[in-house]
Amino acid sequence: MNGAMRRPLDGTPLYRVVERTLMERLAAGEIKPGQAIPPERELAAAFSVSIGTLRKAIDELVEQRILVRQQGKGTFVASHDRERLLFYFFHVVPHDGVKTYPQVEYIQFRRAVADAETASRLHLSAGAPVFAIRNRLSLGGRPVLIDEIRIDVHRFPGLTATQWKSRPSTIYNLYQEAFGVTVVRTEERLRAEAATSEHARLLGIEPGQPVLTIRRTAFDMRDDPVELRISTVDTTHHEYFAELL
Amino acid sequence: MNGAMRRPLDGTPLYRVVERTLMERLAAGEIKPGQAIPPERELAAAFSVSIGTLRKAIDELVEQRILVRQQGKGTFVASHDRERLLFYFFHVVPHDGVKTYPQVEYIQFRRAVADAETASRLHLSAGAPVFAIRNRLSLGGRPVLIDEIRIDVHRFPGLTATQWKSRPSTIYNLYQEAFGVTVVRTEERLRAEAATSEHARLLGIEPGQPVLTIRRTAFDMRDDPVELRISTVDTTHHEYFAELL
DNA sequence: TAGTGGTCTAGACCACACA
DNA sequence: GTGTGGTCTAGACCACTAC
Repeated sequence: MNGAMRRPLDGTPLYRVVERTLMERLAAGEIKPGQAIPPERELAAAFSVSIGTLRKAIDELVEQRILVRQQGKGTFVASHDRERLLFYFFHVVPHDGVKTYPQVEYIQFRRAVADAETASRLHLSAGAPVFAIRNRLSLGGRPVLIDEIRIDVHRFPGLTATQWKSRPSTIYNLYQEAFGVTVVRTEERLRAEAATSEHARLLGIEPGQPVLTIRRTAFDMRDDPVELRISTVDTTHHEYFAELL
Repeated sequence: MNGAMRRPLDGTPLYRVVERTLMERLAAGEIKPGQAIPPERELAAAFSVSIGTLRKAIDELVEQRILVRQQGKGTFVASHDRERLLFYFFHVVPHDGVKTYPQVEYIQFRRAVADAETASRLHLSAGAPVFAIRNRLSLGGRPVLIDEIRIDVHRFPGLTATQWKSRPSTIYNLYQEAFGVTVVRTEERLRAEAATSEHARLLGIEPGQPVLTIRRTAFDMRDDPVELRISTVDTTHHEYFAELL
């Protein structure tokens, strides 16, 4: 990794230029998730900046959870493992608040066309081809939520049901390992709705019972939307938890 | 200048010591919300640390939204104005996503005893005296949510219904200005439930209709819980929005 | 012992606000 | 112009990891 940077003539701070340059290289897949970036002293020399400036740039990427520092070992490109899923992206917990890993059950994988909501959220034209996947998640042996996932076919070329079902880790890990798509940020919109008969059947509840719906849009490093996921949650024994600063 | 002399033996970084010291002074009300703290160079000299270390301490407090920097003017203790309410603490928006200020309507103010949930969340003993307040919030002229607020009587001594109703700004601003209680962080737990007949009446909907409930616990600078608020939301035209990193 | 990130210094200079 | 926060330097030394 050398220090070729485009230094804008406007007042952009040097550390931001370094940050953007590093980020673009990571987004381009120059260093894979789990691998270490070059040491700080080396990067500082390559970019011809002081160690303080270089560290400030890396601070920003650590803040965005794109990089992870480990003292004495190095700085690594963040990887989507089970730990990260539970900690940052899965917000459904039992009423007593103890987080546990969900068991995921595959229900359906098909090609479809984007409806209005999907097209709007994923910045596609209406009727664009998408993959439509349905999963059921259980916590403590009890079915708790149904996921309806929509992703752009062109962003995940050649994805198959087999590949989906046989993924070794989390869904976001599959996106990252197989397609170089790293989810770094999500937006979630929640409503209370009456359960449809189909969702009621899958969740083992009565049709019309109140359920929580979570509409999540997931964004990659370049802040492009990559996934729309509508989760329908039975909140009889579980709830959605958010900590807000 | 030997900074190591001021350093605790347990290896706590100097900037954390400075941060905690500053924070305690702010929590004690030494500088009021809206007022400026001393300039960085002055603070650095007072603490006998370099400007870089002092800035790192302030960075942390800015991150926690306890301080706000304004280039060329100074660094100020954060104040709970309408802007801050809308931006950080009010997460109910129309389906189209455009944020607007809620109109607040007073319904009830009374003394009560803490139920099990309130006592648990506010770290009180069951049956401890609390103020119980009910408000109705409207957006665009339409009633959207009912707030049930519980606060410890001992934390807000002498609070009256008149004072509550005649507050000039937001509720959190009242806590801050009149009682020195600054809310810096909240935890929210969401469920879908069926509207009670009373909530249905207040929201102008049918009893049993699905509504979103938000159980919010608010924490002060010392991370003590100061308020439990249960909001019951009609999500027919509005939704809860959260952005998660 | 060598190599990594983490802390800290003691400045210089820039950008912005205000009188 | 004066005073504020914002950026940047060129190091030194500490803490942790792995061999």
